[in-house]
Amino acid sequence: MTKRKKEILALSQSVLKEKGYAATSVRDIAKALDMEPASLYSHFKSKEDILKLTCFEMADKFELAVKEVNDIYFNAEEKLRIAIKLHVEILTQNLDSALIFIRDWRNLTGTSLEKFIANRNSYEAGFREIVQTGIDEGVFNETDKKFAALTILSSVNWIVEWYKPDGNLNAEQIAEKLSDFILSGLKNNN
Amino acid sequence: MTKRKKEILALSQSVLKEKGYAATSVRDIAKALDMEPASLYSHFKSKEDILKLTCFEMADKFELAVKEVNDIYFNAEEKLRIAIKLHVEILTQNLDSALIFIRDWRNLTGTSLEKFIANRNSYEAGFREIVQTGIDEGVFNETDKKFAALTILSSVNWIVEWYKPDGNLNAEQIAEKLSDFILSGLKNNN
DNA sequence: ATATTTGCCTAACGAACGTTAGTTTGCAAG
DNA sequence: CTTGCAAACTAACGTTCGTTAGGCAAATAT
Repeated sequence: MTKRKKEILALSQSVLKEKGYAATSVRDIAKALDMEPASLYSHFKSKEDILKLTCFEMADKFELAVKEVNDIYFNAEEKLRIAIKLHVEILTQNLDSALIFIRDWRNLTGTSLEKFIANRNSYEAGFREIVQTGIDEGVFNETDKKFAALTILSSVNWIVEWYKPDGNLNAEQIAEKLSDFILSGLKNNN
Repeated sequence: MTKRKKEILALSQSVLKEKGYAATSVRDIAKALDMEPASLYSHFKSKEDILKLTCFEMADKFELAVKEVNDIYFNAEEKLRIAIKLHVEILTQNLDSALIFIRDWRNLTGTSLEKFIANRNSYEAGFREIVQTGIDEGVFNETDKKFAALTILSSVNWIVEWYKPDGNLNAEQIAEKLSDFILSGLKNNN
C-alpha cells in the first residue's frame, strides 16, 4: 500500500464514519477529498474494497492483540485487564476505522463477510477463554462465559460512541475504569 | 394507525433489520411484502417515515419505562434492576424494531434526528440518576456516573445482537444475569 | 343501491448510484 | 531529454434509487 493510498484510505474513513458506509456515496468521499469520483478507482477496486481494507485492518490488529495476551502467562484477572487495555488502545488509536469496523461490517458481502464473522467469533472465543480461565482459577464467578464475554465486549466496544481524543480520559484510564467495572461491578463491597 | 398499516410496518421492519436502513431499498421492502414499491406510499409518506415511526415507537416505550421506574419508590439497586428488566423486555418483545432503533437512528435527518438525540440523552440521564441515587445511598461505588450509565446501557443494548426468541434464556433471565453482572462484576467475592 | 374510502396497481420521472474507458498531467529514473 | 509510471482527469455507461401521478377494483359506509 503506497503512502498516497494510505492517505486516501484514512481520509475516506473519516468521511465514511460520519453517515456510515451504506449512506455514504463514492461521490461524497471524492468531494471531501477534493477529487473526482473516478479518481478513487486509481487506488481502490471498488467501494467495498475500502470497507474490506478498513475492517480487516482492524481485525488484524485485534488478532495480534489476542496473540499477545495468550503468549504471556498471567492470572485471569491480569489477562483480562491486558486484553481490555489492548482493545481500548486499538479502538482509540484508530477511531475512524474502529467506528466503521464496529458499525458497518455487515455491509461486507460474500467470502469477505464470512471471513470477517469467523475472525470475530475467534476473537470472542479468546475472551471466553479468559473468562473460563478465571472460573477454573476460582477467581471469577461461575457464570455463563458466552454471556460474560459478550457483555464485556459490548461495553468495551461502546467507547467508540463517546470517546473523544481530547477528552479528559485517555485510553489507559478508560481501560482501567472499564476493567474495574467489569471485574467488581457497581455495588459497593463495604 | 390502521391495522393494515401496522402490519405493513412490522413486515417492513423485519426486512429493514436484515441489511440495515440505508442498504435496504424501498423495492427490497416491497418485494418482501409481495407488493409494488409505489403501494407502500399509500401507507407511508416516505422511506424515512418508516424509520421515524420505528425509532420513535421504541423511544416512546423506553420513555414510559423510565416514568414507571421513577414513579415507584425503591432503593437504587432495585430501581436499577427494574430499569434493566423493563429495558430488556422492550428490546426482546420488539426485536426487529429494536435492531433498527439501535443501529439505524443515525439515518434520521433534521428535526427528527435532533428530537431523537434529545430523547436518548434524557433516557441516559435517567440511568445516570439511578446511579447517582445509589452513590448517595452509599450502596454503589463512588464512580463516574456518566461512564457507568453508558457502560450499563451498552451491555444491555447489545443483547439485540445475540438474543433469539427461542433461545434458552428468556427476557427475565437475561435481565437478571445482566443485573447481577453489572452490580457485582465478574470477580468472585469469596 | 349508491357513494366513499381503502389498498393496490401501472407507468414513469429525474436524480443519484457505482463503475469503466480512455486521456492528460507531472514527476522521477534511466 | 526521454521514458515510464502514478495519479489525477473528462465523459459517460447502465442501473437503481425514492417518489409521484393517476387509475381501478374491492370493501365499507350511507
